[in-house]
Amino acid sequence: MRVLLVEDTTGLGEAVRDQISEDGHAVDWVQSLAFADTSVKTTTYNLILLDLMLPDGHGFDFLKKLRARGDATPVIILTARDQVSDRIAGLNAGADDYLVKPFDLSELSARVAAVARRYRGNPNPLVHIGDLLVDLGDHRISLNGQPVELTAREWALFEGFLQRPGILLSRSQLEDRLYEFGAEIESNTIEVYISRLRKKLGRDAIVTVRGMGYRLNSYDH
Amino acid sequence: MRVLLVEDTTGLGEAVRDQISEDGHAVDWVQSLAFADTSVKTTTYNLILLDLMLPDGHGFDFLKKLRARGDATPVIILTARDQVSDRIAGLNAGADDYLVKPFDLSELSARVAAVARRYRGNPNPLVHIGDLLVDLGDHRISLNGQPVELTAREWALFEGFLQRPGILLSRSQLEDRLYEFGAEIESNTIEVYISRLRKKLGRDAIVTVRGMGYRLNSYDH
DNA sequence: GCCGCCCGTTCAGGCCAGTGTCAGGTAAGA
DNA sequence: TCTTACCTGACACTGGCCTGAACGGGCGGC
Repeated sequence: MRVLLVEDTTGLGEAVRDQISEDGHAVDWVQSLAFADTSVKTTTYNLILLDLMLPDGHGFDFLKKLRARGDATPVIILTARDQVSDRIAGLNAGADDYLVKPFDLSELSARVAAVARRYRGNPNPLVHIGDLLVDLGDHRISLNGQPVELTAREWALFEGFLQRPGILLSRSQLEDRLYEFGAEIESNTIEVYISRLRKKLGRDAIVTVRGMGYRLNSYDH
Repeated sequence: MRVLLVEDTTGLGEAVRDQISEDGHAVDWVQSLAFADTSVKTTTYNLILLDLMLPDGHGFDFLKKLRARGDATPVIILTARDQVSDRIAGLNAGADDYLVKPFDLSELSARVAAVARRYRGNPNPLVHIGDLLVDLGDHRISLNGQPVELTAREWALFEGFLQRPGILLSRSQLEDRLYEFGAEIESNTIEVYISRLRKKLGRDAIVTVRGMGYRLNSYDH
């Protein structure tokens, strides 16, 4: 598993990192919400360990933004406070579990293992592409947190672009995704679908390469 | 896979080289940034293992230059330091993963295998020609890291030169790339396209051989 | 069945980037 | 010097591309 640890206390951070690492998981340790934000946008994690009191804000804000974007990565909150109200607020904000400091490292291991067990096998791969967040497993897309509904044909086309951001797909390659291999099509169906995808995913999501085809724009729009 | 190992410590370098080699990958081992630079310009790698502290500079500089050129080859950083700030800086500079020394060779294998898995299937061939970086599959070109857009006709011409850098192409050979074989053309279309290519790819990218034709300049401009 | 809705497809009109041509200027060679 | 080959800015035209709209089939609800 790949775990993101968001924790600004040096000693505790090291201890947690070492423990998780010893349990056989890859750990990325960041010490502020800003870095956490960058990390989740560039990497896909199976678990996030989130401290609440951080130098540049409250963990809840990060968590809410994460969920608002449609990111369902499990989150375990680490906090010194054992206020019942805080626990409720945390779970309401979208946390999956809770650890109250000081906690035993073996308890940490147990909770992480629980998440690992729950998500083993098929953690739906989430892909960030610019402003888009794509769940390859159940064909769900959100644009800046707003869920986007694609029809079957639209998804079939869009999926082709996901193989690698920026990949160039020719018209015939796109047609092969919609129809029998090699089917000749003379109408402008592809153009119409590209147009509809742009309307749903953002005008700049797909770039036209005149005379050659189309490519997904991998940068923020 | 073809792996470039940039590491100046003899013992570690040998160990890593042997391990990767044992895993069934081809390894090129260089011990300085200068050699690394030459290597990536002449060969296309699937993975680069990059030490940070090197005799002739810091690995980050190499990494940044690589990315600035538009080269997306996956890079795993090897370093003795386990500073979070370094890891963040590394990932920000464009690294894909991180290994902190001393690391277990089995962990190295695992990370390399992960990269192999992630990138299997669609390694578009990248070609370096002087300051140009060309992605043959996606028809993408960057000049000193700046992406360059070519039209269909421009690409068709340029592609001819790529088959062998430095090869001399006559006017009629170039015409055959744009039109039906043998089509007679009396205007100066070729000259115009050469001019347009030069404007986009650099004045010295294409050399005129008076009375004979043109050839691509394979050296830095 | 009949209706309503959604999706896939086609069509038509408008727009604009790409293309090819020319003309005047520049560089190379004798 | 002159001649020839090459360079390049400018411009009109064309065909590729975009998209609103309409058509028709499939499917579920009643």
